[in-house]
Amino acid sequence: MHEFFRPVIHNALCSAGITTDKPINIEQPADKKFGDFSTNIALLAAKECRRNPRELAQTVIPHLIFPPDTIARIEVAGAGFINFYLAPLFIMQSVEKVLIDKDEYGKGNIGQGKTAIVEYVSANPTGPLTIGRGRGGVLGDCIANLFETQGYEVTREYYFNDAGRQMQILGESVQLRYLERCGKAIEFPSTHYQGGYIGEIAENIYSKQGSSLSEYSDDVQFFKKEAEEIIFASIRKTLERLSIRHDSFFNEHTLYTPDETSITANQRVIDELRKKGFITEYDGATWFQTTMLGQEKDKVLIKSSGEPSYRLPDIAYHITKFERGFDMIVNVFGADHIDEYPDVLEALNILGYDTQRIKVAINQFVTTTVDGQTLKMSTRKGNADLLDDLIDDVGADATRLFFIMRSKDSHLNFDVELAKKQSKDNPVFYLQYAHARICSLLRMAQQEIGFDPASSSDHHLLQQLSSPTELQLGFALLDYPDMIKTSLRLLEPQKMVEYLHSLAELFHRFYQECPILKAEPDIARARLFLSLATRQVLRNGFRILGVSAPESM
RNA sequence: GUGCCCGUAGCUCAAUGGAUAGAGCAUCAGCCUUCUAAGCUGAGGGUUACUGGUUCGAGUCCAGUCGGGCGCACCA
Repeated sequence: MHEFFRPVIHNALCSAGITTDKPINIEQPADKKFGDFSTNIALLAAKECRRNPRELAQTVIPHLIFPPDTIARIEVAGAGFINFYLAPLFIMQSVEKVLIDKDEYGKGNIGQGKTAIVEYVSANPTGPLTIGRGRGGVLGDCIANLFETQGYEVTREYYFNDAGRQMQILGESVQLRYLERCGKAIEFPSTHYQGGYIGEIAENIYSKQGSSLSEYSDDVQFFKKEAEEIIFASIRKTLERLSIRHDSFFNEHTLYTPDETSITANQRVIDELRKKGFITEYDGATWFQTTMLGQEKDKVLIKSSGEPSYRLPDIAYHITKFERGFDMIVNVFGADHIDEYPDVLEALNILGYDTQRIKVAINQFVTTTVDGQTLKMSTRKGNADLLDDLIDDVGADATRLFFIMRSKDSHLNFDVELAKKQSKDNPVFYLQYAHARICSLLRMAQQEIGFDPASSSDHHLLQQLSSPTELQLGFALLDYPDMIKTSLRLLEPQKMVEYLHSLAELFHRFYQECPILKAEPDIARARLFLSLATRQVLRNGFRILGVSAPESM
């Protein structure tokens, strides 16, 4: 709707002889009595025009030329806001658009012909997925969905490393548990992986190999490989349970592999940064001179052991995203990686890449509450924070929705009891119930009055509807495409949850206040169209969030 | 010490720099012989942690203070 208002206001300013470089903001007043939309342009422009904002607004109004039957009323209010009231007819005609566009309703084309890469999860295969990773996974998946609604061709990527030090420790951990299983006395270092799954992997190896590997060896390759396969399979299975998928798995190791000019991607980064004068060597290591950029310390790129630190392949990895030609590059990760990306961005800037294309979505941590008790997350202790356990407990829909129903910048308090509740306290049920209720209503409509709005094209009947409740519901449906755009711009699926919750609420009120099947025939049909349109928007929204839309409950 | 996030109703959380700061839960009071009551309506509940600043206007932006979280490795 912003694009509906903006040109009209722009033209009005011109023809009223008002010149301003202030942006034309279109907002939705919190209180409907201030209109469906409003603009503060008169307030912003008042100073440079040296005129009173209210008087300025009055001057503009006669020049606002809208298409017929779209705007019912325009008025100046408050300090100088111009408030717009949509015509009821226009609102209901917008609802017809939902019925025509169906699954396509709400989609846009700002990403048409463009590509985006969204990277998320990216956990190394050292253990099962934790709840914290789950939040990032769902967030990333929803963000990818949001990009797709705008026409972007999206690649969902998982970046992992099966070659580093952590994987070495994993291999050693499994080997030790295996040796223990073979009856050898071992000492298990506290630096190694404590989780019970290590023992399970060792047991699995023992059942296949017996004691044939019980001679201790420095080479843990076999154990590492076994562990990696089993763990990766389990990670993918967990993600699948949440309908989180990836198109591409990028192995960090390829960045260590020489290309046709027998040089590695990592080495190229060093060479290029050195040309720009940002590489120095001391203490036997190779450093990125971030002190030249105002940071306190330089950052190690190649350790004195000769191995790259994680920063170097990270930079090289991001270069591949540019080289692969993505127009939009989105990284989703947890707050524990907060210090990681500024260095990467600095390096990319120095190397001449357009870092404006990179967007970073950082999600804060998750705590779970059981019986009102907050549990502290710890990877080392027990498995209380395993994502699989949570899904077992509350189901995939609740897991997904709870992860994104708070702003990603907020710490998430996951109330496990609430997520299992089957009442309106539980937002999952509240939303799904609205959908199921509409499905039931439509079934009843077939039976009772023999009318199926989905197979009728008498959409114009909607124009009879004019009660405040009906108009509010209609307005919410009209607002849906803007909601998606806002949600995408902020990389914040939580906005969608809020929107859908208020949509469900408006529908429940409508259902309560307006008799549908018992109304006179044309009104009944109109209300069924409105219900069908609501169901459509709920479905479309659920699809973005990855929540199922039950036909009955 | 330092970088990032947070501090809003008893609790969990909203509020593109806008108008009287909103929902849900909990509390209290109503609504089913009638399309799913897994629902709806209403009431009470606030010095937006604190102090300054920026401006027509600040929960929002800036500075500082106080509290909480996450990082701050030649680990990823």
